[in-house]
Amino acid sequence: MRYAYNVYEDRCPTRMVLDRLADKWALLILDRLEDGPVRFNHLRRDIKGISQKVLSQTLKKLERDGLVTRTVYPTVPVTVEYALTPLGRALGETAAALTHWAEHNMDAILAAQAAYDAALAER
Amino acid sequence: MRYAYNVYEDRCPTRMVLDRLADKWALLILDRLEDGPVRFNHLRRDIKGISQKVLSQTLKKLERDGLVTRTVYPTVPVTVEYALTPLGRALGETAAALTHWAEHNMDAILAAQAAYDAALAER
DNA sequence: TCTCCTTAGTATCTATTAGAAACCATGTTT
DNA sequence: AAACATGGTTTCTAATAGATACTAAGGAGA
Repeated sequence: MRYAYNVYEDRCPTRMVLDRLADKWALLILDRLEDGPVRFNHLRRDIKGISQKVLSQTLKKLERDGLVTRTVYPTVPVTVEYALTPLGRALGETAAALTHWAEHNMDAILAAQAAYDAALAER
Repeated sequence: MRYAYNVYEDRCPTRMVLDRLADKWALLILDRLEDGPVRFNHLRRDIKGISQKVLSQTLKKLERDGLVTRTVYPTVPVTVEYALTPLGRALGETAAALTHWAEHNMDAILAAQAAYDAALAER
């Protein structure tokens, strides 16, 4: 074992983290924050399809994990800015790798799915 | 836009893929298969805490996406071997990056969580 | 003034899913 | 005959995801 933790172990704290990061919305948020701070409703509009509740919940979890910061500006109406911490920035790159991999290899996956479904239907 | 797909768009097929990959169990399976083919029950024993149902379902999805192959050997009892495809191998590296990041940065995250919870309790 | 718009959320309800546990078929070993 | 191995499927329940509606505080327009 190279680290003090082992993600294959049940009850290892890394499992909690993996569970948190292995979340579509969390990855999209981390990815989106890579270019700098973004406000709540801006995130909501950019990440198409996310609901306010889920965005709020996910940001809260990411903040608790020390991956994003939440800064409130006493403007009217109040604006709240979310930004990556150094820890979050490191992870954001990995998140970006995943999302970009999906964009890049989409055609191959769609082809594989079509082939799989065709083989199933033929049997 | 650098690719034909954009993961920020609702209804973009990459969203389906991201949803698939943003799954704790899928990432652990891809990670575990990096060193070569592994049998069903072997996976089940190595990835602590996964149920047979979820393992079976997740493998089926990964196979449909063209990320793993399923090979049946007519031994008694039958053995079934799962392996990464070239496409899956590329993704496995990213999956490994995520799981290893979790193992490596666990202490920082636990500290952040403790600080967050302490600040909450104090308010 | 009254209504609508913005901000950033919370509350509530339902439909889907995740997970636990039991079951299945086939065949070998004890 | 009973127990164990293989690789699953079935069933049930508890937790979660997502949609929708609501909140509060203030600015702008009619």
